[in-house]
Amino acid sequence: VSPQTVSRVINDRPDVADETRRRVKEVIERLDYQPSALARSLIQQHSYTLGVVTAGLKYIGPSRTLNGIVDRAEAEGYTLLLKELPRFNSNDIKPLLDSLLAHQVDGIVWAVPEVSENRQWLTDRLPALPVPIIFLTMQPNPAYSVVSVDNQLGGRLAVEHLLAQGCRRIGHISGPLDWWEARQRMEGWRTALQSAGLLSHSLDPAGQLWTEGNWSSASGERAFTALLEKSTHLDAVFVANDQMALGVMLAAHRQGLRIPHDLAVIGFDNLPEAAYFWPPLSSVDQDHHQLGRAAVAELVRQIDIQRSGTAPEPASIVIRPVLVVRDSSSQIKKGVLNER
Amino acid sequence: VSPQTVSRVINDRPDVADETRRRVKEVIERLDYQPSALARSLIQQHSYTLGVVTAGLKYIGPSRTLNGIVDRAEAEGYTLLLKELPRFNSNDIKPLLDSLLAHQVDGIVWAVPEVSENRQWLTDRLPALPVPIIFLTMQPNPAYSVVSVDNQLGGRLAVEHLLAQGCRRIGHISGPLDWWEARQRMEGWRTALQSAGLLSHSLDPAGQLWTEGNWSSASGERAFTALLEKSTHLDAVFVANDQMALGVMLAAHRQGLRIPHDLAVIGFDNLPEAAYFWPPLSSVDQDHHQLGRAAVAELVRQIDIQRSGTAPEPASIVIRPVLVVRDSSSQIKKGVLNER
DNA sequence: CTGAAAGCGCTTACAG
DNA sequence: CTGAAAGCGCTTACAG
Repeated sequence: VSPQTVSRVINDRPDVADETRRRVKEVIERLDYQPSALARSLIQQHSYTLGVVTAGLKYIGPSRTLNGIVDRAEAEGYTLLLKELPRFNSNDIKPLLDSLLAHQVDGIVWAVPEVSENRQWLTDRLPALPVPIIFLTMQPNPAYSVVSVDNQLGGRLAVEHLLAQGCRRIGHISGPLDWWEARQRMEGWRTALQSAGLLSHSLDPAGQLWTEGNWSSASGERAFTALLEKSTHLDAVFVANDQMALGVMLAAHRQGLRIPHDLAVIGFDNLPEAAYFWPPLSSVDQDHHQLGRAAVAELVRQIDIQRSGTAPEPASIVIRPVLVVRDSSSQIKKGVLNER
Repeated sequence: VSPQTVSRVINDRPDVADETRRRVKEVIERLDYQPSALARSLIQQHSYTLGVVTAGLKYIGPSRTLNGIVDRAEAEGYTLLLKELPRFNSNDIKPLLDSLLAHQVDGIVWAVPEVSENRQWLTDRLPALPVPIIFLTMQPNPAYSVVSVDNQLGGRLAVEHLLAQGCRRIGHISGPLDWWEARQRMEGWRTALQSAGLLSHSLDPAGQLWTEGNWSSASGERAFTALLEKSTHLDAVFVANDQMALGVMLAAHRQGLRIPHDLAVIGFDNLPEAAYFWPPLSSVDQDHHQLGRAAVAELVRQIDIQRSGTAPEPASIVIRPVLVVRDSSSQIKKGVLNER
């Protein structure tokens, strides 16, 4: 039998005699033969491969996002090429991007959060990019395809809940402000306080209700100690992630503060462990897994469109976070609070 | 200029005139040309690509291991193809393996822990595998290349520390016993107790000192409650991971038990958050990142050997865990303990 | 319904 | 030092 007949059988083409097809299939089975994906990609100019660029894989957020990307990619029949940026704010993306393109990926998922100047390369490189690319976790922009969580909404949900619980002096421990996500969560905190008439100055100018952390538990502990020094009568704190909130609670325990009676605490991310912190931590849940899945779904859609000849329109997808209330912020005795 | 001259320039061959080399380089630069990795792999029969099979990417352990794999692979100049098993105990690895081989990977890292029968395929498939493969987290075996942490040692370290603190009734909450790691940690607990003459029966036959969890915090909480019901005078518990230990501590708080005075607790994994639990949790540290790096280093070594014509010898690498002591198990008032 | 020819984008001998 | 020829393992027209 000739090679192209085998090719026809493998690709389920109709123009093969049943008998031939049967015989070829039998031999394929017996030899455990499988076609070279490489040769196939080369000739078809279609690799069924997606490039994924990630950063901070040692943290749980990026891993869960990657998990969503992998799941959806396998469901769509795509194989993943994985690359990692050495630092979140790296702008040295040329070797990475070149390597992915050399492997003829059909599309790219840029699963690196927007931090300081790490989107600068976009202006230079994006116009010449031969394949669709989706960005995760950055400011939506009509020029690109972006999938993000509404972090500002998350911050608002947290603070509005605290207000409903009777809290009035609500502090904030933010992530590093060169992170877009950190700025958005802080903005949510600010707007909620302003709407309630509890933040008269436009930006808490003395910074009395706010301190900056670096996402780690250690920084949360430090930031809370600093916050207590400059701010009195604090009755609640919205912390920009669960790890820092854990550090805050440890510091509060050591100060003899009771949570939530003396101090209500809300985190962000809703780690699986948050429900087992002491006390169980209220948190804004963001679905990293869905973020990854949505990105791949949109990317594959754009690849198909591009392959059919038309240029795909950029799309922005925003995922709404949800507040999960636990002991650290509920059943506060309001009377006690009002006395203070 | 002819294609093969360009090829020579790109591959830094000596036999090109300096002037020609300069001109070619300039054009490459100007056109931002990059050779197709696909075509190259096809002709060289060497893809500089590694297949990675992982499972449970939504958990922090597998992610950190993957992080180590990625870091080392990039340092060695290899690109990664990432696949995920749908379940830890999946034995349906044929499509996965076939896909990796179709992409002509030069080697495979099997970063899936040994769970129930998920190594059965080895006997059938391994002999015919055309590329080296390294297994992570399984029982070392002279027939394969394996990189593992010494989980049994970890269990012993934890229990010996508790004994040194004066604890005598030391319980264990294990992971699911179809996991090799769970069995090893339990075995470490048992041998340490036996050496101290504190476990007369070979296996705590009534199971009075032991309960099985499923790694989650929720299961830790349940398991501890069950353990308290059947076992009195418990003064310490060695828990097979930090998440379950968190659940144990929550249940202990709710029962009014003081940690470590009434109950000492030690976990396993040493999550970054463990130092900020309440109280800060003692834990056996296993370096997932190093596990991943070591696996890739060994794999690349074997690829080079195979390429030079000889068949590589299987190698077993064992990484020693380290106990990190924190408040949850230290400065126990021995007098108080002895009274009970 | 089946096979001979050409080509995807490279690299490896082999000539000159 | 440089180029013409052959081939990696496939698929896509084109003949028959």
